[in-house]
Amino acid sequence: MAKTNKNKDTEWQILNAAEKVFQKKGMDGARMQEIADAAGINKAMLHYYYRNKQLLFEAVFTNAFSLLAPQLNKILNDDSSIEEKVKNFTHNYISFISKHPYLPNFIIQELNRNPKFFEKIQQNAAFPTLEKFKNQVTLEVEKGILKPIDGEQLFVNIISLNIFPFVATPLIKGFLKIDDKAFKKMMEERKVSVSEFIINSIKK
Amino acid sequence: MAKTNKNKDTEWQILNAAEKVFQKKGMDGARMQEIADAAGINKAMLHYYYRNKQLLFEAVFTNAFSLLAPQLNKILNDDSSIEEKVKNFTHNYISFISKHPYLPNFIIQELNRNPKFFEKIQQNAAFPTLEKFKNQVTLEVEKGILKPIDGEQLFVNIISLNIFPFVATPLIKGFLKIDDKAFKKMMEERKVSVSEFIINSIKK
DNA sequence: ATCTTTGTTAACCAAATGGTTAAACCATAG
DNA sequence: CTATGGTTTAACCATTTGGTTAACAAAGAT
Repeated sequence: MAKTNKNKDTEWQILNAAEKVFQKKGMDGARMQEIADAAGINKAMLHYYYRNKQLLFEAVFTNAFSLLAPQLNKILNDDSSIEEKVKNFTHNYISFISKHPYLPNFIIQELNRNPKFFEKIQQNAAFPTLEKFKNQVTLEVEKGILKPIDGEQLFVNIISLNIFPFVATPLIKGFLKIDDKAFKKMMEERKVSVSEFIINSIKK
Repeated sequence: MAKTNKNKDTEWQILNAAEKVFQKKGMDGARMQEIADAAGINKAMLHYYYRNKQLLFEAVFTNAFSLLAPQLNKILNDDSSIEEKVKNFTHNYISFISKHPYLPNFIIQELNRNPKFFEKIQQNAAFPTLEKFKNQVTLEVEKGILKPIDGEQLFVNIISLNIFPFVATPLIKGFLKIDDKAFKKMMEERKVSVSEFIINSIKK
């Protein structure tokens, strides 16, 4: 194996292991030793490649966020109607998160812990902007396609309905007294149910 | 001051300080010394009254949850119509959380960290049950008051719309590019906007 | 072949942290 | 007044944890 491949390989292995551990335990709960074990390498390697815990964490965090951002951009900046956007986003987003269930909670939690992280993210490419979406809502309201509603409020409603169940999974499982299987089934149903719920509310 | 009052007083001071620190930093991020400082007492006192970090944390956690539970019970188990419940709950809940903004995130986060906490909570009094609410939804759908919708899905929608913005405050502030003042204003508007959004969607 | 650079490890270190202890403090019952 | 019991503190301790170091291995470069 070539030199370049070798170090890229361990670097990637570390990032992968760090992702798992950080997303499950958070910055404070994660242990460098545990990450090293998960990566199957010596703890000193973590520092060799990423200097310290903070930098390793930031690498994981920006990486995680850059997975989510494109998903949001889809709803904000393509050319379909609001109705189509809601349908597509709800369906796609729930599918996507079902494959990465720790992602939203990880991001929200660490953003709460240190709101300054947002700045680091904002510079990143593909950072979602709301302008187009808001204009589109205003336009469709004026045209009489939609009932009067504020674009920002609608945006918050959409992401709340889609993201919250994944963030609060244990809470919802508890209240509804359902197991993991039933929860997955429910999320599957929400791909349709949520978009219907939103469309019902806003369409004239 | 009487003997009993004295120790009840420090005990309460500790719990109060612990609440602040735990809710802001979580179990892993919180430091016993920081809690002691916040309470203005010696670190050994924490152990004298609560034995260890875990037990102190649990005291805070169950205490926090028993603040939220009654709020949920209101919507689930009183005798008003679904429409009134949605209106009241949305208004009351957003008002309540605005005064305790760390609460929902704290509960969700720690429940994610250790889902077994749910069992400890369930035994507690006033634990919300969904049965009545689900039956009521079914009934109002049959009567033709509401469009067809599943009670559980509706419940998840209601709590998502109400809780999520408080859990993901930094994320929303970031996307919407608004400061704290504008955020508070937006939450104020949501007291009406969210219940309208829900009612629009479900009422025939 | 050997020299140099890069990658990897075991052993180590200092600081932080949860928890303990023994002595001091203090209200009050007798 | 003082013996007693709960309360409070400063000092201490063992362990964990992020981070370092120095030696070693591997792989090109000369």
